[in-house]
Amino acid sequence: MAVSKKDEFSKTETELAEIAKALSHPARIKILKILNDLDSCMVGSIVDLLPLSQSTVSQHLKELKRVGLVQGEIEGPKICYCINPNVMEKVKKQFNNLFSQVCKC
Amino acid sequence: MAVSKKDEFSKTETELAEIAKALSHPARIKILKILNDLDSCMVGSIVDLLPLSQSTVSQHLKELKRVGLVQGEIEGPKICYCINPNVMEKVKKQFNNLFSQVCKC
DNA sequence: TTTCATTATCGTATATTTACGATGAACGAT
DNA sequence: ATCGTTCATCGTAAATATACGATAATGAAA
Repeated sequence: MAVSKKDEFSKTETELAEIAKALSHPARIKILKILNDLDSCMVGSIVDLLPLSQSTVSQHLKELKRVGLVQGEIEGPKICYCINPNVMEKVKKQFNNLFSQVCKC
Repeated sequence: MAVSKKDEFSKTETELAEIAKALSHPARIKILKILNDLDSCMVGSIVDLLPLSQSTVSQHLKELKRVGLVQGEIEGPKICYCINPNVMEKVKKQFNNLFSQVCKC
C-alpha cells in the first residue's frame, strides 16, 4: 500500500480501528467466546475447538493480546489465557461511543 | 495465506468479523462520522476532509457499501452518500450481542 | 538429565489491503 | 456536440494478514 496514512487520523479513530481489526476474523471472535465460556483455558483447548493449526491459533491469540483484549498467564509449561475484563469493558464503551456518534437510534 | 478458512465458522461470527473489518481503518471510521455530521454528502466533500486521494476514498466507500453501512444515491453527476440507519442499528445490535456474550460488565 | 507436553516463533507461500495516478463513464451545462 | 465536473474502476506497487509445518524454548515429569 505504498505508505500507510493511518497515523494521520485522530487517536480515537485509530484506536477504534485497531480494535476493530482485532475483531475482524471469525476465529478471533470465536476465541473470545471460547475464553468467556471456559472462563480461561490453555491454547490446546482452543485449538481443539477451531479448524486451524496450533501455530495459526497462536498468531490469532497474539493479535488479541496486542490490543489487550486477552492476556496469558504462565502455568508451568502451559499458558492460561483469559479475557481482560477491564479492556473488554473499555472496548465496549469505545464502540458505544462510536454508535452514539453515527447511529440515530 | 494459502487458503482462507473463514467459511468454516458460524454465520454470526463471520458476519460480525466482516463488519469489524469494514470498521478496521481510521479513514472509514472518520467517513462514518463525516456522513453523520453532514447528514449526507458527495464524495468530494469527504475527500477534502481526509488526507487521501479521491480514488482511495472511493475504495473506502466501496468497503463501507459492501457491508451496507453506507449507501449512495445518484444526483446528476454527483453521488450523495449517507449512512444506512437500518443497517447501522443492526450492526450496533450485533456488537451489543457480542459484548453481552464476552463481557462480564 | 533426558524426555514429554505445551506454546511461541521462524520461514514461507499466497491472499488481501491500502494507496496512488490514469483512465473511463455519466451527466449537466455551454 | 463539446466541455467540465464528479465519481468509479483499472493497473500497479508495496504492506499486511492468514495459514501451515518445522523448529525453538520452557518447564514438568520420569
